[in-house]
Amino acid sequence: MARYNHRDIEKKWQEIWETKETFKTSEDHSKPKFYALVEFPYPSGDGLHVGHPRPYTALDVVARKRRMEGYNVLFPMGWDAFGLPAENYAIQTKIHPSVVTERNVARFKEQMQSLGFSFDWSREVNTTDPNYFKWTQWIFLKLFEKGLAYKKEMPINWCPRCKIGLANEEVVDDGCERCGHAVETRVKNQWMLKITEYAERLINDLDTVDYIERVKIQQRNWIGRSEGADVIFKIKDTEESLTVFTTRPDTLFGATYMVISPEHPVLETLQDRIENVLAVKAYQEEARKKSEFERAELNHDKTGVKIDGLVAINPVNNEEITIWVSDYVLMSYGTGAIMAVPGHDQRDWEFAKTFGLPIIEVVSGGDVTEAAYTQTETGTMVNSGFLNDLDVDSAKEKITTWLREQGLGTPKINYKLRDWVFSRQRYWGEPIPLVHCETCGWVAIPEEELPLRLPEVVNYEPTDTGESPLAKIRDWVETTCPTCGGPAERETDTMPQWAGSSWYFLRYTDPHNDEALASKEHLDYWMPVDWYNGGMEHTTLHLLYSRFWHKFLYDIGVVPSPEPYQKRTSHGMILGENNEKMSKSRGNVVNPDDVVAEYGADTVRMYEMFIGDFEKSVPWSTDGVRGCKRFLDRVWKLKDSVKPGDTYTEALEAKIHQTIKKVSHDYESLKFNTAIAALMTLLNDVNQVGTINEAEMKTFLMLLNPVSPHLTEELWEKLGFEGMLNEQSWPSFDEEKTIAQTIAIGVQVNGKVRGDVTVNLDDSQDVAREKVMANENIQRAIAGKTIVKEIYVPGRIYNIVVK
RNA sequence: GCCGGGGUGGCGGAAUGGCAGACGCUACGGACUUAAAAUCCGUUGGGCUAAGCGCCCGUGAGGGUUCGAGUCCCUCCCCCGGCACCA
Repeated sequence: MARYNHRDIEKKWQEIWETKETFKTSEDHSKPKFYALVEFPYPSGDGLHVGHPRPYTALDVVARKRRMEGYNVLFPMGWDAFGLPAENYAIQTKIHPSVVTERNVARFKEQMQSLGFSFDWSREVNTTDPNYFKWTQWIFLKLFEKGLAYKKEMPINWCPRCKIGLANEEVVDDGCERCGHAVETRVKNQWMLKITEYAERLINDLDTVDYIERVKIQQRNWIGRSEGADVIFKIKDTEESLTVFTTRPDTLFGATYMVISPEHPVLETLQDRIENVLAVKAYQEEARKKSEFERAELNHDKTGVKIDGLVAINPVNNEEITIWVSDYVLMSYGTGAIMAVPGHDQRDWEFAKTFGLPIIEVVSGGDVTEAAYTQTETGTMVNSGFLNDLDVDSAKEKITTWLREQGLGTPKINYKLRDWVFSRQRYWGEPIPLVHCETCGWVAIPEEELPLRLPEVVNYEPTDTGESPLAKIRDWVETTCPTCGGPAERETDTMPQWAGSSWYFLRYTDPHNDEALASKEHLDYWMPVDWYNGGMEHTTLHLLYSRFWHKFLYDIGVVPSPEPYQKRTSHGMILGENNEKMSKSRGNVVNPDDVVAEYGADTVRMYEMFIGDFEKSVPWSTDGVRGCKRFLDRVWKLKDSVKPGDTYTEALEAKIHQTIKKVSHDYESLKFNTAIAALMTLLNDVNQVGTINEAEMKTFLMLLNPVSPHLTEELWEKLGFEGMLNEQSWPSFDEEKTIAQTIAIGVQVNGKVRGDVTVNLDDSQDVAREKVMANENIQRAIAGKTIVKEIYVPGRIYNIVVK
């Protein structure tokens, strides 16, 4: 028989699938649905590397299995095509980003198709397509309408040499990614989205979804919910007060001074009373000049200035305490002011030591003259007036009640999560569909005018002022106000790349709809996504942003579920053969095209799944690829030894049932490597037996099909089996038949293995003992000793304890 | 510093508290061949060994629980990822 020719076979089946629309998603909404989603890529100029197919293959395996299980499967692919590389390329070459994008998309698509993924290509979406971003803009307008979009002064990263605003990921070691010049901070008025309004729901609803635990934990940490109280400290001889947020109101008696952030407004409002205004202003100026990088540096030596003329009153004991200004207090969290409890807070303790401020112990257990005592989850209150001798929990309860009664404080929850900076000073993004009118302020453009397209430009260079390149296109910028008809100017900032990816999974359900982002009928049927796999690098931002948009769309009645993704899993990275991250500069990039050409798509797919633990990073190995090719060669040869037979033979029956069970389970639980190992083991067993019959071969091909679909289809056809393999029903197993009736078990003496015996599963302990005692090695091991105890676990172990 | 995840052969990695190292790779030996590649067969954690069986050691380190621990508990070390003055 002819040898395994992967080129011809793969070409043949890819054409058949395309012609027959084999993987086209059905519009039959009476069938149970399964929506499998993988993150759509940014189509870069470099094409795919072998890391890309890992998640695609994984969910392709699941999607193919689901189809065989009778589901209507939606498994789509698209392009997250706005973004910086195409724009930077345009600046250099003057080629329009859309031209480059189109070229890159074509290449990506060809590469993906050569791997035989069962995507429904008729549902392809592209975030840069006006018919797509029309709805991105529409969602933004809804957010604006509901007051969830607002403008605010926010710092951007600015490279003075390139005269360009940089995204955080373009800042490398505090310098510009392109020229290396030090990055400065510039303040710009930017569009913000109020994701913080959804913080509580974004945390709570994690309990309703099936995400791998590390993803949930990262999301919770990112949102950073903390419970505590706002407490009011009066400022002596004024009507003003300072409100602080604290998670430990029980330590109020230990608050010996206060600290406010350099940006705190009270420095303005009470300026007249401050005796050392110059020193304070100088400190504010110093803090302002520090870059984000400097403030985030590990060097946290405490600096600060005491504010002369302002004195606060500790509400629990009416003691007068000093007020300081220091940059270790952030204006962006809580109230921008803190009560300092140096006895039990590391930062406050360092500050108190630096400036010689009093330190009081209020939770017993440590020595606060030596270090802050922070093991204060439990403990007993001391030096705390009416809280003395209470444990921490009761003290918290008592003080909270007391504060409320006195009108000095209220329970409060704070989040680390900040609102989403939604503006980019860039060309290649969705235009923000708003105009600014002198009389009416910011006004939405009418929905009928969507999509608001990007103007054609010749120069993509940003302006000297940090405005988007769009600002220079005056005939685009200048427009009329939709409300009053007067002169108005368009917003020239564009949306971040996160925008288009925050809802793309909705568009797949109904990608050609002109009336809505997707019809209610399609959304009702397909949402939520049943299984979404993506990289850990998208765990915080993309996942959170898209959950936020989805909840908003749910609130305004557009989508049927409060959460977009029912299940989320994550894959590990594929490294170069040298164990380093794959990159052009390291010269270790493996191009899937080369591997497909030499070994075939089925081999590449199999190796991608066999390479190791799906959730971990792993180096690529060309030798490993060869091993998978050898396996498929052996599978190919199997066709020559297939004998007739429509039931499993006794020799293989148990093994087949075991393999169906293991493979079915492992494909569902990200253990593709062990599923393939089980198939390899089965093949080794078949080769031991010497023959395989038709029933066994069919099952084997069905189990292998999701991983290596071309070869298995070809063999199915060659062997004259009925229909197409992808139309078969997933094989089932009989639990009872997975259990072999005779089994070799280990025999231990005092926990050490001294031999093994073959027993029947239903042997009583007496029968088993007889076999054990007949074993020479065991006899030798227990000779002259007294048997104290015998443990028999059927099918597992026989352990004899001797003295 | 805090929060996760890990540490098992030469390598990638397997192991519901029950024979550690499945499966694959590499390496070595053999068959086939004029020869090589490919393929097939065998060996492949370390050590001891009378070469027969067998014995000892071994899952980052040290303790513990258990008839039995890679797996559970305690202490510690190291690596990877995320966050980082968040009150």
